Amino acid sequence: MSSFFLTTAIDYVNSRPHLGTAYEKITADVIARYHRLKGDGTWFLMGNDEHSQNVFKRAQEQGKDPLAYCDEMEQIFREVWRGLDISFDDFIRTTDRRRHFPAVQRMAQACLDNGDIYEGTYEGFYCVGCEEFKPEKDLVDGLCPIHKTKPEWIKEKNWFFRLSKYQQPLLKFYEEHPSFIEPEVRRNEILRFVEGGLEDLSMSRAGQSWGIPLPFDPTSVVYVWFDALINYAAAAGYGWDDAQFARRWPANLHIVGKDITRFHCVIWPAMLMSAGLPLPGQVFGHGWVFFKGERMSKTMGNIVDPLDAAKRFGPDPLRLYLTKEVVYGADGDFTWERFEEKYNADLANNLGNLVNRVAAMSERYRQGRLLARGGESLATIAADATSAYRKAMDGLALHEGVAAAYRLISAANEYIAETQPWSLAKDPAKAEQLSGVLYDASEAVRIAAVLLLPVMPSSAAEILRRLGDTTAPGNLRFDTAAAWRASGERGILNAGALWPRLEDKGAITVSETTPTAASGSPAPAPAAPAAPSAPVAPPAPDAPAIDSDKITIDDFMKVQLKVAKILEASNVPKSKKLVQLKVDVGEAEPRTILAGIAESYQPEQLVGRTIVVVANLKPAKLMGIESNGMVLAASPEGGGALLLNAEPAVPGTRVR
RNA sequence: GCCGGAGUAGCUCAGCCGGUUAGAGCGAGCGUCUCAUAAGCGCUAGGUCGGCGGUUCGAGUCCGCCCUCCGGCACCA
Repeated sequence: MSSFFLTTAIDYVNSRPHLGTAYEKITADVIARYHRLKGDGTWFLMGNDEHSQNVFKRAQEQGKDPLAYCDEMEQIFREVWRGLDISFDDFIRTTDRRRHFPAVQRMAQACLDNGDIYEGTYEGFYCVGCEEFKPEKDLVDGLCPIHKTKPEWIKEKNWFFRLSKYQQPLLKFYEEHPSFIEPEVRRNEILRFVEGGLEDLSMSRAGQSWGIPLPFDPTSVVYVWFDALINYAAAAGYGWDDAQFARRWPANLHIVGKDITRFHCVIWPAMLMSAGLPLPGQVFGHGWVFFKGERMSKTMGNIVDPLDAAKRFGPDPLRLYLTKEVVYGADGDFTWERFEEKYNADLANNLGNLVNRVAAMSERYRQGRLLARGGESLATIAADATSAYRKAMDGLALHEGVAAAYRLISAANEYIAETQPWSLAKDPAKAEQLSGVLYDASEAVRIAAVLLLPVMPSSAAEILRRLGDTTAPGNLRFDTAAAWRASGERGILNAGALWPRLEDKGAITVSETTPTAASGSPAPAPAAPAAPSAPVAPPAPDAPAIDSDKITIDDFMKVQLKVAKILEASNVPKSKKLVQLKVDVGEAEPRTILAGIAESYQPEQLVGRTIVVVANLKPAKLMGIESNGMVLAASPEGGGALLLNAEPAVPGTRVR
């Protein structure tokens, strides 16, 4: 028996998980369950990332102790994961003092001992707004690019990780382990990034309490990225249980979003090299699941709560949709319309109906008793599907694995149409043939259910139960379970529709803006019998405290907004986003302002428009041109810009 | 701008090292069985395979240029 240790990224606990977060966990869970089915000693790790200043702030805003806040969030996360049938074996939090603290401290010490952590008196620009140091190259005209404030020059004791030292070792490692980074797109990105040279990284913060103290400098805490990555080793036992760690480490697979592959493919391996530890087998950077083609975001109000689907149908239809419809590694799209379509086609019409008709005929013609036989055409198709499935799943082509299972389901439906058991039943001379046909059909369904076990655990188990397989799903082993059974007798249970069809187009109506609100629509279908017994009823989480983000009228008045008329506009050479504007702000001389709207507007569309600008912004230089102000534009999440129209106000007019 | 990836039927996508009438699933239309959840099964879809040029006996499939989209980096004040 081989072992398989896989992880997902640990999540920030700023808000409850949305569909995108759930997608990562669901696919990882499918992989984990697949390995368990194969008989691998599987260890599936998840967790929360809590030592972030944002978390600390969010807790303060709500007047809570940060740890208490994290405790609450953990319950919310676990609730969602339970609702989606995520079968993690371990859940670690970075505030875990028993496991995570010693691991982080051990690793920091190990890196130090290896000469890869050094002290620097960080003399640098510190932006109070960001609560972080700003590299000089990120400053624009000496100002924080985000807060437009002048960062303070701070001299702080700071520890650095010698990442630069690992450029060559990393490149060598990538070369020797071509499948370390998947999919290939991500690999190419990382290769180019590392080839471009690596800089040392600050890995500590001074004078903070929210974090893990450095063993060799208790006045500093470990910076979040260094802290967070170590969770994988911490859960395995690093720093607190060497025997367990030796058994479990290294991880076979890190499942992460494509946005953080760099951390996992560059920094994390470098840290492990420094600490003298084996490197993980593979990092897989999955894509995003969009909603109606757009990135989900709170500001867009298009967050899909994964539990909205799970509450109605159980987690399985959603799990199936996400693994079958999205090419694993690429971006995908979720819409309720599509979800409903797939639900009807894949579950109600094909699999569910198939189970039903096989069970109904078995009951009617054979009182639910079927005798095994060798099988004919279907046995061959099942064998093909099984090997295609296995190959796909081993290569993390989850969508192809599911497709293979569905080929078998289709074949079974076709087989029934061809053999026409109902006709055979009319002729007593064909009794034996009828028995064989029914058995073959049931056997094909049984094998398909085995293949779908990782994707739809409870539904597949329910199908197996109806087909008379009394083995506990956890005890099934792929090699024997997915093989055609040529002997024995089985009792078939006819127990009604697993997935009732959704009849009305648009039957699923879900509030998109208030993810936790109960939908007022009549429930289109009862929850599948195979759904977990405990319906998920997430507690309403505390609304994010927005109040403390509010500013006073005085704050606002610091910003001088003025009406301006665009006199000239031209694209900035060699720039994709910048447009150079000459605007009349009611002053003696027109101003030059740069705006990042070149992707949305042609210069000629701009001339003559009356817009709103920030008039008292400090000048900044961009692409060698000085900009004296900023134009206001709506910037949708998906990109682009929409200038605010100030027609017909006169240039120079104050806006407030 | 640089570096990657992609542009194939209404939708989502397969098409390996170039080779007969370019495929699948979903949706739609038509037909049909009746065991089944008005499900299943069969047939139909006439798509300039982004555009132009080239290599070749022959190109979605290779080469060049162009257009569009996506991602990464560099300027989104």
